[in-house]
Amino acid sequence: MGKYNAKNESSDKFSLRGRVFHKIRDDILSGKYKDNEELKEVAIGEELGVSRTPVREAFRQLELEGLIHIIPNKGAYVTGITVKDVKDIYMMRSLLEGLCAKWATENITPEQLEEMEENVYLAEFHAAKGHTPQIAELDNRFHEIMYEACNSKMLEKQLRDFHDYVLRVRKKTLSENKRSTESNKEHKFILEAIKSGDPLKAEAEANKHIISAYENMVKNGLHEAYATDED
Amino acid sequence: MGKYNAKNESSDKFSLRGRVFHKIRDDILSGKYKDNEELKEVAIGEELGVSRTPVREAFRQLELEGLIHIIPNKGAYVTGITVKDVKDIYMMRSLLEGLCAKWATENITPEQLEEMEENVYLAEFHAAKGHTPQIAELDNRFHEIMYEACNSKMLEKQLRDFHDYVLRVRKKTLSENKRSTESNKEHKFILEAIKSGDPLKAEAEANKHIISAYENMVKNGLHEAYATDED
DNA sequence: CTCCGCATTATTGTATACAATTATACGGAG
DNA sequence: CTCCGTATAATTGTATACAATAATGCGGAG
Repeated sequence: MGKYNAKNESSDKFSLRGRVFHKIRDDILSGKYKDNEELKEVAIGEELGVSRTPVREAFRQLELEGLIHIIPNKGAYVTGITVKDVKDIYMMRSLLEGLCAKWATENITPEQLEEMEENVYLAEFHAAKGHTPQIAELDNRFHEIMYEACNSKMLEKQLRDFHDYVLRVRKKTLSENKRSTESNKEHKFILEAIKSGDPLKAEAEANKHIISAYENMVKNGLHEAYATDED
Repeated sequence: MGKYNAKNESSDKFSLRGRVFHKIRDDILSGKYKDNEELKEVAIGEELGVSRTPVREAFRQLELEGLIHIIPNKGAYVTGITVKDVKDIYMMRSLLEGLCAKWATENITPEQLEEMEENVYLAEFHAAKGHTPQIAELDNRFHEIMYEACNSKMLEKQLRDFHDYVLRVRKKTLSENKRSTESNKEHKFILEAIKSGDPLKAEAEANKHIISAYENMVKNGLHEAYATDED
């Protein structure tokens, strides 16, 4: 369904480089590495049982993702991620998901529309039954469909990046409370707007959806997960 | 003035890896490498007189930037950039520059505000005299100031990425016609809104500014520079 | 002639070796 | 005791060597 192979690029969880990349990334996002801590190639290589080569390649990617910054001939230092960073990403994402919904309204295919309807319908069912993992999966998939439907490679990539970025935070919060039913109701609003061919309505609904997802998250203890705040 | 060293990360134009990275990137954006063309590590290494190591590291970064995609154990293939991609980026950037202007209104320091006023004033002077390079530099700087003033590391990074991405396109179009005076007028509008503490006005003006920059660009022959379009 | 299978080649993935740069420690001058 | 310079060590940058995987081509069976 997606234009190229699968999900995000560099999702190569099986190559050494991919494993190193994801490992360090998780360790930064989970707070194992503190802000401004220096990452040494050999140390991490030994810890994971690999040589410096894959570690270095992973470093280069992490730098581009903004999670570390590299000073040439000197070292790699973690940039970390604060509570404010997460908030800012949600605000940026809100705008772009709105744009995505707008474009999706104008470009969605019948097949995508059908999958979206099915998605919302199924989510309603699982929400009633309290099937947490299915709900999370459907929630992800709803947004994926929109990303594909907007017909913009650039926007799709950007939103996937954001989505990946906040995924681990969201995973903890969505579920286990009744946010899931609310969330799905908002999905339904977006879907209705798309179906009725109202791009501006779709945009506004998608905007609201992300904002309320964020607000729900802060209510449910974002601060505990990310204690490295600074403001 | 920026929080960390200088401009964008990986701007290490002098290391081998940095040179390879920028070279390939330019070659893709300038159209030297066609869509879906395979990039071979040894070939590029030999062309630039370096070994495979820096080439591979550059590849990993280019993949994350979305300019190539790597199939494990197979090869690296250029993704290219179409006219539609450029348009989409401008639309995304329009929204985020708006957000940036909004936040800048609420967070700008007196020093930044002063530099902004000076910038607009100077640009007016150079525009009248037709000093093209100074105008381009001031235009860049105006946006840089806003990025710094919005007080969001994440948004700043994102906008810098976008800005870098479209820079070579913009460089050709801005200048040489009277867009520069128009552009500076729009900068002035944004500045006025920020000064008067009206975030929504600033947002709207910044939105319009990017859109009109884009519209000007298409009028002045974007299509010739990017003949690899597909729609 | 076509298609399958195996050997060969090419290409990427990883590890290691060497070079260049930067940090550290030690010793002497003042 | 402090400061400076130099020698040493630690760390990153690059090149090369080796391993694993995928593409290519050839030859024979049918």
